Amino acid sequence: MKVSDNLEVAKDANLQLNYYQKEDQVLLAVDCIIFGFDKKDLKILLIKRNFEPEKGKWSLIGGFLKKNENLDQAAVRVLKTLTGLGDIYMEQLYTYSKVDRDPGQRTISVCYYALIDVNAHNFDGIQIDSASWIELKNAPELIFDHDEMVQKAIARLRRKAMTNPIGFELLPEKFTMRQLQNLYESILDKKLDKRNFINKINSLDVLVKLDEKDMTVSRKGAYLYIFDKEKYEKKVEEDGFNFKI
Amino acid sequence: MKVSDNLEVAKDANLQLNYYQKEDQVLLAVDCIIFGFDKKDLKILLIKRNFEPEKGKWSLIGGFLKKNENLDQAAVRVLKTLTGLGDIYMEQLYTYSKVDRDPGQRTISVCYYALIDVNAHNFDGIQIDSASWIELKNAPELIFDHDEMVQKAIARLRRKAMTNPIGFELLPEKFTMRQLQNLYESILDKKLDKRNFINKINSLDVLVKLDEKDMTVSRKGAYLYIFDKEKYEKKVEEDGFNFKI
DNA sequence: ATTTATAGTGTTTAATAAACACTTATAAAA
DNA sequence: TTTTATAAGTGTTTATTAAACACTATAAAT
Repeated sequence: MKVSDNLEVAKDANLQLNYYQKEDQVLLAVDCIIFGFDKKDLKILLIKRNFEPEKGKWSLIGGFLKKNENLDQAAVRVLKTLTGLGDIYMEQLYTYSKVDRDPGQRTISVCYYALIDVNAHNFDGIQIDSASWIELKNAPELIFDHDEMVQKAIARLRRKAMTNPIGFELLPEKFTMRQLQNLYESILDKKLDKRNFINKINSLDVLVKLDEKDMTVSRKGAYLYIFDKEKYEKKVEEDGFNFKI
Repeated sequence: MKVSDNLEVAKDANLQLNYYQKEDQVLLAVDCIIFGFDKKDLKILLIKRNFEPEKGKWSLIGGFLKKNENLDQAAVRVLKTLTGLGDIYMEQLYTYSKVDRDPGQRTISVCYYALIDVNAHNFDGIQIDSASWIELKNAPELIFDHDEMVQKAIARLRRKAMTNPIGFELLPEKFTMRQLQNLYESILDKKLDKRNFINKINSLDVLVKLDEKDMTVSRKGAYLYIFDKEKYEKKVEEDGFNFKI
């Protein structure tokens, strides 16, 4: 069949779906990789399945796209349902479509990732009691192609971290330089030089140093900072933000 | 409904799809942005629709995912059907899902982009006579959200061009330095300094200079080069290829 | 007063990027 | 055969950015 024929039938608003097209309809799942930063460690939110198939195995959270919503909305809904939280940074990652990726039925999964500050929110709204924050380094094997999804999400997060100050989303409102550096070290999975890091961050000119100190981390205490969101967004517009760590 | 309920029903291999899930099934389209490089210009392959809706308007090529194939295969099939060509570099870009993006029916579109050397292949195999190579700069308005797709594809291509020697795919086997520079200038949409460009390319050490000259471009003629694919792939493995223009 | 733990702070060197202009080879024209 | 026209080819200097490197400061606890 020529592509044009296919399009011709399918996209004519006046035609009902014919048999072949109904045949080709599929369920679209949305799976979410939820990254959380907790003081020193980068974690992901996983659930232990209490249902078949793959009962007892670990998996990402997910749901199905509904007729009346787009994928972004579906991802937000899934996250809201699980964590009770809205207003979270989310971004579409990739769409997975191996024919037998879900042995139960043909499902295509559009994968999203989210960034969240584990400590800034309480998770009373959490709906699935089998959900846990797991350190990335110790993450168990996941069902289906979820491991592949996580790997791709980490790669994306890393790239993102090299060009955008993503700390906004993963850190509490007030944070120390050490926390910010810990975040980047977690994401990039390597040690950074403290002085070079601070010099680089300061040269960006998007942080505001407060008079306040976090006295829990050391005798001396560490100054707290906040992001200057306005400056940041202005910079993004102007020069696309060239932020290389 | 809780996410877990949804998953529980949906992913049980022993259950048929229930009514609600059948309701939520959608058609998955694949749309392709096919970039071609033709001597000096970056082009995309578009078709003029000879069917409703939006008859007479320009559009990307596309088709629908079938039950027995994955998305990569669908994209390859669509490209093959249109151009008669296989073995083309393709990459998934993004999935578009606005509820009313296609006024005819609910369709989610997974977008791919391909890179191709316009001159190295003849398009006798082309199946749609309304398909044309259009210079990116002069591209007409496209149907649905296809303009958005093209914009995203250009952004991706640009990022890719900054970190990978994509010339492999877009140039003929033998090419001149000027052609390579033209390619990068087209993609990045800016003039580059000839000497700096050549210095940078040579420092990568992935080209082989031939004894042969292309005499059609000037009185003096210009030396032809080929990519050293082995060296290139070794470099990719070793240091991830840090190629910044 | 001493100890202790982490915060805070600059400079030097190396690497990379950017700016910059003249000569050369050849075919075509005179 | 000489001249002319055209794009190819070729290095150096300067500016910017990245990387390497070690000591002092502060405040709480003892």
